[in-house]
Amino acid sequence: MPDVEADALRTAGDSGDDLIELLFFAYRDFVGDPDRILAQYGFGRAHHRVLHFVDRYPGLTIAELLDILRITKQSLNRVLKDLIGQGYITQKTGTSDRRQRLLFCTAAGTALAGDLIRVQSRRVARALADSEIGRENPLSAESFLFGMIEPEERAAVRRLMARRVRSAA
Amino acid sequence: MPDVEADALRTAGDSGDDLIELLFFAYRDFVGDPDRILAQYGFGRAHHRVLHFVDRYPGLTIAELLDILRITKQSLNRVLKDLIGQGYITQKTGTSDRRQRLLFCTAAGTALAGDLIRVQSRRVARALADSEIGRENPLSAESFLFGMIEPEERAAVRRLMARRVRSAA
DNA sequence: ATTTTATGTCAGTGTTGTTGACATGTTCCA
DNA sequence: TGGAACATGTCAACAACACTGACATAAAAT
Repeated sequence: MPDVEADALRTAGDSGDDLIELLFFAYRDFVGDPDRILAQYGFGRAHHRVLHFVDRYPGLTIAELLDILRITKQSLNRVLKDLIGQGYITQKTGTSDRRQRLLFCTAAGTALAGDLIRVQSRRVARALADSEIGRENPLSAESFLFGMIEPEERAAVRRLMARRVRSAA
Repeated sequence: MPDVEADALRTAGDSGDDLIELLFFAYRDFVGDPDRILAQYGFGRAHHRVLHFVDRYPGLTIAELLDILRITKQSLNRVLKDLIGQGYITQKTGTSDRRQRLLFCTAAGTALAGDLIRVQSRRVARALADSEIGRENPLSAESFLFGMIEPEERAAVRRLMARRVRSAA
């Protein structure tokens, strides 16, 4: 273990353990908001995750989605079929590689994804405001969470997020 | 919405949305570590959560555990029976109220809980070190996550965490 | 003495994950 | 060109973990 980490572990002490617990509580409430909305559509968290990533990264392939979600194609297909069947997501055959299915949100899909991200954004904004991280160092929360990602996976996440369509700017 | 929050939402802009996504990736890898250990014991995440909270808050009652985990007593009982049956947790009848079952970890339970918290602490320590939050403002990550908790629930979480046994100090 | 509370348990169900096997169409390569 | 590799879809069985509803017991509170 590098010195910085050992040092951080000592410095943090029990607060590191507190962080573990707070992450549980934070995540518990974080997913609670969308759950209530999704229930009205007969959808679950699995549907939410698919909808979210397809909305944010239009043209995502099945393989890419599988790599992001870390589930099997059978699990993905179940929820994807629901979302496509009910008109929230559409597929297009890939142009360069016709084996691929590129995924896109329909207008209804984008609308629902927007509703879902809105409630979560609100919670995040409140957390930033309450913790006074927002003004002082708005990126520190981001960099902390990024640091929680498995090191070998960070490049992939960075690559994905860099690909995002900047529409709200 | 209070001005500070609206302001934070604007300031954060897309970074708020990035935080949502990073929280997904962070949590995905965060629970991945313990999962590998638990699988060797034939346990799952539900067992982990129970073991963790009983280890950290010895003497917890069933009702308190239910309130923390936000699951039904039937769900809790299934995993709790496993943990008791295999000697990781024991029950004692409450002294002031003999209806209550106070939960405690056995030596084996504490050992396993320790193994689990160790791998997670390592990840948190690395995240703090990598994000350089550790030295600058070690509490900002904590306060951010605390801010993610439903406001009405924060007092309960604070009360719980204040109750912790300070043994490692 | 009755009601309420804390807990335990049985039975059935739903979502979301898994494995294994197999099918189709597309691309790539020798 | 023909076969291997790849991207995807699908069927079936199964496991973990959540849910609801109903009912039981012992202890506490009124």
